This record gives sequence, structure tokens and C-alpha cells, in this order.
Amino acid sequence: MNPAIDYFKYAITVDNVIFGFSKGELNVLLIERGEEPFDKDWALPGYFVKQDEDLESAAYRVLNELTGLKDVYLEQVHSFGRVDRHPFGRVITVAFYSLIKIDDYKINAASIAKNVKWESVNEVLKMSLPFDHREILEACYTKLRKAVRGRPVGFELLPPKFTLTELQNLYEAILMPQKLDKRNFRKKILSMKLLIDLSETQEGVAHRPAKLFKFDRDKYKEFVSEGFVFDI
Amino acid sequence: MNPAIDYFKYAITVDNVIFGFSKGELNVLLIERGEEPFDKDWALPGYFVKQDEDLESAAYRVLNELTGLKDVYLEQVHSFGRVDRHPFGRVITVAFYSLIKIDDYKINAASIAKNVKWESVNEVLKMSLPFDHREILEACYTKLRKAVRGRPVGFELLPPKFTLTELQNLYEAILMPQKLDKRNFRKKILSMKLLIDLSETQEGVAHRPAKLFKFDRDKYKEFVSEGFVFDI
DNA sequence: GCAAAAGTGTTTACAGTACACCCATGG
DNA sequence: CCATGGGTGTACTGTAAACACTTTTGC
Repeated sequence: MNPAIDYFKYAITVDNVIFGFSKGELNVLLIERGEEPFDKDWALPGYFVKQDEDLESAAYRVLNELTGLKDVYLEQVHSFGRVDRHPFGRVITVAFYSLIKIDDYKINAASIAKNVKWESVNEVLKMSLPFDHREILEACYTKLRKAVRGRPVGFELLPPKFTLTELQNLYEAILMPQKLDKRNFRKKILSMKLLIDLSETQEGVAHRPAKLFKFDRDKYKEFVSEGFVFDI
Repeated sequence: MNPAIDYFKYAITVDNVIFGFSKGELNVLLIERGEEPFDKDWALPGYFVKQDEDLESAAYRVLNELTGLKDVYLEQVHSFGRVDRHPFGRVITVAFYSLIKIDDYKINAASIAKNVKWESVNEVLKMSLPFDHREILEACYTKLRKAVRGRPVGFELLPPKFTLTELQNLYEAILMPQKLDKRNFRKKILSMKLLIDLSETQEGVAHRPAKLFKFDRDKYKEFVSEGFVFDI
């Protein structure tokens, strides 16, 4: 009944490039692996897909076990299946990236990993990573850079209330080394009418306190349905 | 030595959305399946990935066995792995699209398929397709529509020599229902200096014969390395 | 009063858009 | 000479880009 039985000999993993933004830099979450191969090396978080879970569910599970987070932005990027990419056999991995608000949460190093750390994208690209994790990171970073110009993904990386300067710094951190003009950036972002002025200001800063804004998700959905395209 | 042995129970396939352009319409290549499941149904061409081949190689093999073509534009799009997407077990498929010059080649229905046909994208989207092939087609079509604006992929679908009207028709077929202004289209495409005027004209047409052009691949590569971005 | 970042408008250049008529060929 | 699609230019409009000084707060 099943002539293709010989083909059921592959393993599938998901690998997740988790981006966060902190102190003006775009960061990636790395884990210290707790099993072979590459035990104790720093790597991207990932794990085998289970028999009864979809690819997205698996990526989401990995993220959730690691960070405790739910309702996170997660997007499939690319699959990697080089014949020799895994020493244990034929393992195809599906790469995802996710965007989280770095300051809001504590990471639990519990299940998957011995240890966990945030590291700036620039630093990680200088490190050596196991498997084809470097290629995976590059693919995800490239995709993020493209996505950020055409969809309001940036807001996923910021706390709910943010200043325009923080938003601009985020864009510059993702698009580095490109810099953006302050006045033009503000003009453009405000002209979209997607930010709600909270009529609050920063406190405890040693300079003129900035106004706080939040992103108007509902309005964005409404505009999109009317044909609007986000573009920065 | 291998604690993950239980996970090596999945199958991987590639599915290939092969686009061609003919008579003003964007077409997709469908095969009549020659085996279970869905024997005799019209479907996207695809097959199991073999133990010693990469994902891209597998997609390329499927394409090559079906059309005899080499040196074809092929791009990975997305992976689909819903738990219940295949009746024989857990099968993850990696979707690719490819672009071919439809008139240049004969299709061999030999190996994979009983039978083969070109069908317009619009028609196929009205049909019912096996597995999640509809979703795969939609993902590939969406990706093509995006790609065509930012990279000169359109030329992969045209014969080496083409007229500006043919090129415009191709763009309109991909971007339907959007129409493009003739003068503005020509102005923009010619201003990129990527077309070589062959100083030849059409023959045997019942109207003023159009000039023939070819795409200058080398110049495109050169421009790209200088930071140029194709944009239509 | 000084340091530090927030906030704010105008001008200029370029690219997108809209638009209509004459031309070359085959039949 | 008619039908068919090929080929061409200009004016207008809107958006992107360049650019520098004043304001508010903490210390």
C-alpha cells in the first residue's frame, strides 16, 4: 500500500533565529548546546520536529520552552538540507526567525540548553557556529532587513511604549550601516498615522524628555485592507 | 551514539511550480500523477528527495526529468509540513518555483508523469488540486509577483530575443490585473540600459514590425555589484 | 549655565504619472 | 486604403533628500 516506505528515513528540525533589540544593537539569542553533536558549543536554538506537530508549532515550542513567551512574531525563512549538514544522518532543518521584546522577559535556560545569552548580530557573524548555523543566521538577517522596510515588524522588537528616537535607532540597528535623517524619518513615520501619541513623556532622563508613542495595530489592519502598503 | 534515532522517520519531497509564459498568459505546468496517492489526478510535479541529493538538486532533477531543461532559474520558496498533509505518513515538502521559456522546449511525459499540460494560473487556481498543492501554488505565485518587481526574473520567461511589447505583456500577465502605461514602461526599462538593441525587427507581422532586444546579463551583474537595484 | 537629546520646516531635485497622435507593415 | 500594433515627448505632481537651529530637562 505504501510504495514509498523507503523514503521515511529523514529527520526534520527547526532552527530559530530569535532577534531582540537592546542598547542600540540588534541581538540574537544563542544557546549552549546540551547534547551531541557539538555538545557545549554556542548555537542557534533548535530541535527535532515531533510526529504530531506542524513546523510552525515546533518552532513555536522551541521558542516557548526557551523564553516562556507566547504571542510572538515568528516567520518561516528557508529550509536547509545539504546532504552532509548533520553528522548523525540526513537532517533537514526549517529556519524561522522571531522578534521579541528583549527587556520584558527572563530567559529560562531550563530544557533545551545549559546556558543562554544574547549576542549582537555583528559579533555572532564573527564567531564560528556549528552545522550551517551561520548560513541560517545570514538568511534570517537578510530576510529581516527586507521585511522591516515593507511591513511594520520593527514594533515587535520595541516595548509597547517607545519614543521616536528609539524607533529610529532600531531601524538603524537593523539596516546598519545605513543611517537615517531624523527629520525625514519622523515626517514619514508620523505621516502614516499609525502611531498613537500617548501624551506621556520619558522620566528621569538628563535631557528634554521625549514623547511616548504606541503602534496602532488595529488601524494598520484597517489601512492594509484598504490597500495601504507600509514603506520606510 | 545517536540519541535522536527515533526522529529519522520522516520523508521529504520537493514540489516544483514551473511557470511559463505563452500567448499573453502566465502558465503553470501540471502533471497527471502516475502513482498513489491521488493517482491520475492533475498535480504539481514533485518527488521524494533521495538520500544523497540536496534539496535544490532534487528540485532540479524533477524539473530536468520532466522537461529535459538545464540551466533553469529555480528558487526555493517555502516548506509545508502540516501533520496530515500526506496520507502515507509524515511528509514534509519543500516548494520551489522555476521559470522556463515555454516555446523552446518539448516536455517529456516519460518518467514522473503519465501526462503533462500547461494551464494558465487563473485556471489552475479555480481547479481543485491534491495535497496542499493549491497553497503551494499560491505561495509561489505570490513570491514571483514580488520578485518580478525587484529583480529581472521576467527575462527567464521570454525567448532570448523579444520586443518591448512582449516584455510588457509578460509583466502584465504576472501582475494581473494591473496594467502598465506603454510609454512609461518603455522609458523606465530603457533608462536602465540593460537591454541590447539587436537592430533587428520582427518579420511576417501584419503591422509595423517591432524592434528586437536582448537582456544584457553581464551588464546587470556589473550594475548590481555597483549597488544598482532593479525596480519596475 | 552647561551637557544632552528632543523637536521642528523649507527648499530642491528627481521620479512617477497621465496623456494622444503619427508610423510602418501586410493583406 | 484599411487594420493592426509600434513608437514617441511633455507637462504636472508628489515624494525623497538635504540641511541647522531652538527647546527642555537634569545636574
